[in-house]
Amino acid sequence: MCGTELYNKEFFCYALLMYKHNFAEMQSMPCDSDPKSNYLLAAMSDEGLEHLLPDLAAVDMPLGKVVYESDVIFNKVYFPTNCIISMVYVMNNGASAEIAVVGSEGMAGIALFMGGNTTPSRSVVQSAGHAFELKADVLTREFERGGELQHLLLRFTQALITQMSQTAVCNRHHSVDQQLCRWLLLSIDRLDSDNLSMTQELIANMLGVRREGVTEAAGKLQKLGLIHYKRGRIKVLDRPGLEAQVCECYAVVKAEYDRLLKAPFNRQ
Amino acid sequence: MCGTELYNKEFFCYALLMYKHNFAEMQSMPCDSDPKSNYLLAAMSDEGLEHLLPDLAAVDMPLGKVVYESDVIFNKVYFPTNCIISMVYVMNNGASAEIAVVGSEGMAGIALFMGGNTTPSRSVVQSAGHAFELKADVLTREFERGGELQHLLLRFTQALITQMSQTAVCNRHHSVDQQLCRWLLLSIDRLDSDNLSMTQELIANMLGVRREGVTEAAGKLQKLGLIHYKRGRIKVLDRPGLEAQVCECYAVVKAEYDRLLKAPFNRQ
DNA sequence: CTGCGTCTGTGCGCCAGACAACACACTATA
DNA sequence: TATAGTGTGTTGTCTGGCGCACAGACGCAG
Repeated sequence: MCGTELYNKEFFCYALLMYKHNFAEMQSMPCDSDPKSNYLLAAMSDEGLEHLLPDLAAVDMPLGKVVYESDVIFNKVYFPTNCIISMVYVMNNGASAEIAVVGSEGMAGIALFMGGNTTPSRSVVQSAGHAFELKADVLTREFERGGELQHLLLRFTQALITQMSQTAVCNRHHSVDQQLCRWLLLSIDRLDSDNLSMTQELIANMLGVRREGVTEAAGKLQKLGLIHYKRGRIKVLDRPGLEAQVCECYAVVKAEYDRLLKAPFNRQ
Repeated sequence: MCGTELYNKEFFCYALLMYKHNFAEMQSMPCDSDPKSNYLLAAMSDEGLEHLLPDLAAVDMPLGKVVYESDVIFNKVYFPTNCIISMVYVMNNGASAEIAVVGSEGMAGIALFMGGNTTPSRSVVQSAGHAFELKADVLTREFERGGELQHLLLRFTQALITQMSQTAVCNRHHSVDQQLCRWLLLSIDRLDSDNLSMTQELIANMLGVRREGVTEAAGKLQKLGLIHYKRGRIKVLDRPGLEAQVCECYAVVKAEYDRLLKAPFNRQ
């Protein structure tokens, strides 16, 4: 009915293609090895952070890496510094839809401290970079102590819930054009740059729409001079212009992140 | 672009209409005054529940009651026993979309212990009944003690997250027909009966689709003999039949609720 | 610099669902 | 029993997005 086995095939090629894609990025991306580059880690007191430091390991997050497979128990959590992790649900027929994205403002693996240990959705690296990896049992231990880390993580989780909710609303009511704007803005908020490495095909998979739909929407934005597009490289030229195009969903999510996490994104 | 001021007007009439509607229900619905009728309260140890009991108050939840207004700080949480509370986002233009529903398996007001205190969405009573009301500070106090209540609430929150995620996916990929099936099943799972009191108009508001769309979809289901409805009364006649029609989203959500909350819904 | 694989642009037919307008049916109340 | 209010069924038009097919454009590997 919706989606075809085409999606399936593509999704299997996914990781492979993206890895390949990624090698080009590698050398240009310095390893970000300061835990303070992640908002959650930065927001902790020195004392609190000390409990975690011995177990934090800086790791590469190559494009396409499947961080968590759906319904599979995991034993690591990730605090991105300059990568983006995307939570995606993949349907039986292979069609997919992004549920939320996490960048340097948050953490991947909330199901751990929420008590479920798994989720029906898959998490993949949408934009290559680095993250701090932490063993699950260490995080659980610190979470159970209550206090600042617990509060931070729960507030972040609520922000994430808002993002998911708004995704649902946006999927219901807004056009592909508007959703692309929202997606672009959410993405560049979570990166240090205005450049994204994403083919239209992959964006389409994230948004759960046709590739041609993305081509068309991106074409419009390019004509308006808001972005520049070239074979898997997107550069945002006019951020305020994008914000003028986007639906209210973006602003709602942004405001909640700012409110709950005290403005982790300081760029305009 | 999407929605019209019509929606707005309707939404303002909402509470009023629903209250009126509700008076007819009242006498036929016995006050459910056993805290054990709520899964979360029932799952607690006697000892744990004792901390809450003095502050739990059974309250009426009339159809259409706005439990939480968006972005407004609240000081009560609700444990439904036989009502359904719907979390709805209302857009600037008045169009709306349901994000998740909560019934006797859960609690309304999770933003409290998550640390945000408010959400951008509104919570409305979608099906009249009763709930146990608890003062916010009592819940916060008990939550902060850690232990079983905290774990229960967090697991429930994760189940709710799954519901929201799947709503997003369903909104993206599935037809109105399928979504109506999902909505009906989620609703009757949370009630003791196969009867719902909802006009097609209101269902349309929840799903964020046109009333005519619901008319059409409901007509199909009726022709198939799966439901019977008549001016605001819907009776599910063939539950397995509905389950055969519904998209995978329902099963995913159901499975997660069963897994995380140990099968709070024991009906078939 | 040539060729091939990948990415992007475009055109077409199709359909679900939005929008609009209205007829009819049920129910409560006077 | 008449009437108004509310809920439901129907019809026709229009548009956004899907599926499909293919042409062109880019860029890397040989």
